Amino acid sequence: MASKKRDKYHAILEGALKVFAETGFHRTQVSRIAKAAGVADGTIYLYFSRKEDILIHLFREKLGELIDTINAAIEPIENASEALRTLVRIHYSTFENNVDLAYVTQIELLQSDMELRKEIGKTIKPYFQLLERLVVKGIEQGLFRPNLNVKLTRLLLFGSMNEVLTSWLISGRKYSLIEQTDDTVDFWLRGIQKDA
Amino acid sequence: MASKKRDKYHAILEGALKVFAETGFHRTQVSRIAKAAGVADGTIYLYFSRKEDILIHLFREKLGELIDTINAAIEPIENASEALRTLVRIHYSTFENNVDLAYVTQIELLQSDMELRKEIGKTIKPYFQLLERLVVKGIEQGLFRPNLNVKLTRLLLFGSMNEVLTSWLISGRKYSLIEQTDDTVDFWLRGIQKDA
Amino acid sequence: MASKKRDKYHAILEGALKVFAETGFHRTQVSRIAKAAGVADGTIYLYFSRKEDILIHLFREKLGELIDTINAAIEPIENASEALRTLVRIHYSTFENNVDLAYVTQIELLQSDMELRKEIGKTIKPYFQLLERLVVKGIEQGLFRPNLNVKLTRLLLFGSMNEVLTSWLISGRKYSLIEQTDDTVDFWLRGIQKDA
Amino acid sequence: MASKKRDKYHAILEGALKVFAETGFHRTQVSRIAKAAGVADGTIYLYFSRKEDILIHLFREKLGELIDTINAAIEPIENASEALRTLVRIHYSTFENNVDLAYVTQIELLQSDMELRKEIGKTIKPYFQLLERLVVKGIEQGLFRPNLNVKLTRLLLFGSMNEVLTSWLISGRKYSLIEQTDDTVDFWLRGIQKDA
DNA sequence: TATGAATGAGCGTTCATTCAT
DNA sequence: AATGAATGAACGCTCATTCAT
Repeated sequence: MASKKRDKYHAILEGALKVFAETGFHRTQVSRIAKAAGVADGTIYLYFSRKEDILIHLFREKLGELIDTINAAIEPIENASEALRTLVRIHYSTFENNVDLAYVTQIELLQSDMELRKEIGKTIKPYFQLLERLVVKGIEQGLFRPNLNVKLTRLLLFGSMNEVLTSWLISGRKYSLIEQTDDTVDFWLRGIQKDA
Repeated sequence: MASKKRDKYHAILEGALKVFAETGFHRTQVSRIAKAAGVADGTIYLYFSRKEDILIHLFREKLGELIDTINAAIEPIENASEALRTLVRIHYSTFENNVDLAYVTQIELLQSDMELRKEIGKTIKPYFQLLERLVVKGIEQGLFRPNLNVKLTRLLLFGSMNEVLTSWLISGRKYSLIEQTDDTVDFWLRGIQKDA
Repeated sequence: MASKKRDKYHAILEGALKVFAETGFHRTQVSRIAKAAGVADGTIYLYFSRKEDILIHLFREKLGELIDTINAAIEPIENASEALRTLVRIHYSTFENNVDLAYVTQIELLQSDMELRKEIGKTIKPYFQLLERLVVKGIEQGLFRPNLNVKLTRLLLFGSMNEVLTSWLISGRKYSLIEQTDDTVDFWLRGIQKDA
Repeated sequence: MASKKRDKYHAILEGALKVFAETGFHRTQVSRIAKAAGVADGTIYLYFSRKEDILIHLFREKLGELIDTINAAIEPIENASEALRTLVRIHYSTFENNVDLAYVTQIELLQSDMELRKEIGKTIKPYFQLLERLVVKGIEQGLFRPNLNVKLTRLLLFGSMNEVLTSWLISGRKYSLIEQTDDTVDFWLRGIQKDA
């Protein structure tokens, strides 16, 4: 029973991911999500309070998975620089392998109402904290400059990586995203490394 | 009077900037723009073909000014690194001094339909070209690494700067944006500079 | 319930008939039809694709009934002349007893866009065919002139009957329409009868 | 000066005739009439009080000409039957030679609001009186049945002729309208002639 | 739980008409 | 008389959400 409930919940989320990617959040009708999920329109409101709520849960679910994956991969890695490299690799490969998710997060989610964005902010916070922790760790390891503004550095890192992803999407995914990993990380590390 | 005609055009643009910043593009009613501009609803359609057209023109106008300003300031600067620093400073100060514009460009514009986004892409292209030109110049001057992927570098630079701006906005502008210039540029330059 | 569904469909049609007759098609707001039908505005679009669609269905439904009634009444009548008399009698009495319908068909329907008119043309065709069949039958029975142009004759018959109806409406229905039956049919029959 | 004033008045009327025939009254924008007439939008309102007024004047002008032409042609004709034949011939040929006018009178004019229709009724009255006078004359000449209901007869005659014209238009004018004259008049005369 | 018919608020856009020049 | 920029009322239709079954 509980699993059945979960079933519909996830079916709606997956249906939404698909149609959001196709049509965009604003232009997607709730009835199209229902159809894609194989449920009735009204059923959606048994699991989500409003249309935006679907987007929030979708983001929470998917970003949660990404963060978990990265955390698991990074844990055994001592070196902060190497950890950052792993983070970028997983980030790029996740989205290269799930284009629908990439569209929704880059084109629809990061591009929503201030209100919605704040809600999403809560979800992405663990990602930011992860990044900040790695920066701090690198400083402590004597790898990165000790006078780095940690919060600003996190913004610079995340923003640059994010722009590469968005540009790859918008330009039609004509090249391999994951192959941009090394250049991205080189730029990052040079930008924050301690002077020789 | 040609000037009078221009007057209404700009009045509508300024009115739109204000209400878009307040309410967001999608939630803004055309009648509210009209009221803010001091014209009748129908008048708007003498100058713009549809609601989205206002956003496109607004972006074109404002981004055009920003690019012109940067270009003028950069022209006499020989050194590519210094030019980049000037670019960031003007970028940050422009938006810090025009919060409405910052909201519209960061929260509404970069966050719109793929269709609209493509239209906007045309406008932002000169900015991207400017960035790329400075990177190439720096390479030629022996300042930046010669093996830089110029396009990817542009993405990394623009994305990181942009995230700093967006975060500043979302967090409620509790600190000075322009003061982030040096840290931003330091990160940039270290990231792309030639090894000593 | 299928019957319930039918209920709303017909309620909307009857509501539309009433307000179209009062206000005219173009000047009728969809919300007024909804109110007259006792449904919400949006409900109308569950049964009809657009405002014009209501008019088309209304015409189809009502004209279909009229043709059915006439066909049923005529079937047992051998003599083509008598059949024509019955046709006119039913035509006049139907509209005299349903003034709203008369208004809509004469003032609104026959008086619409070419586009709409073509759609309506499909519906009225069976009526025209019925008339033509009676003319042919009369010729075969030796009652009507054998050299009649059947299609032209149908136009002459229909046009004259129709003008009597329209004039009766416009002049304010100050006399009995059904009492015009004999004079109308006399004119018809003399016009098409075989010379003695 | 007076002629110049008349010039614009007629230019507007001719422009309106053209665009009404093309687009239909309801769908025609006043600005399109202005363009077709070579005047400014506002100028139209110096000559006509509202859009409908143009239609009324157009009808008045053109129908007046038709009636004048028919009257002039009929005057020397003694025999009422022959006069009716002439009337139909001129009616048909006028519209066959001026398709725009035919469209506007048949598809747009006769198909307008009750209100507008009443206004138009005043204009068409002389035509109806002309028809009625010819019927009376035929009775007096011993050609037509003395017990004819003159008003009803006029409706039957006008309605049948009119339907032939309308049908010719709607069907795409694939045959000669004027060649329908004799069949039309034969039907008429047989319908109203005195028994031998 | 699940359904899906029903709801009705909400809005971009058109265009006949006005009026300052 | 003539212009045409400006006006603003008017409305068909959509679609997120509700609720009776």
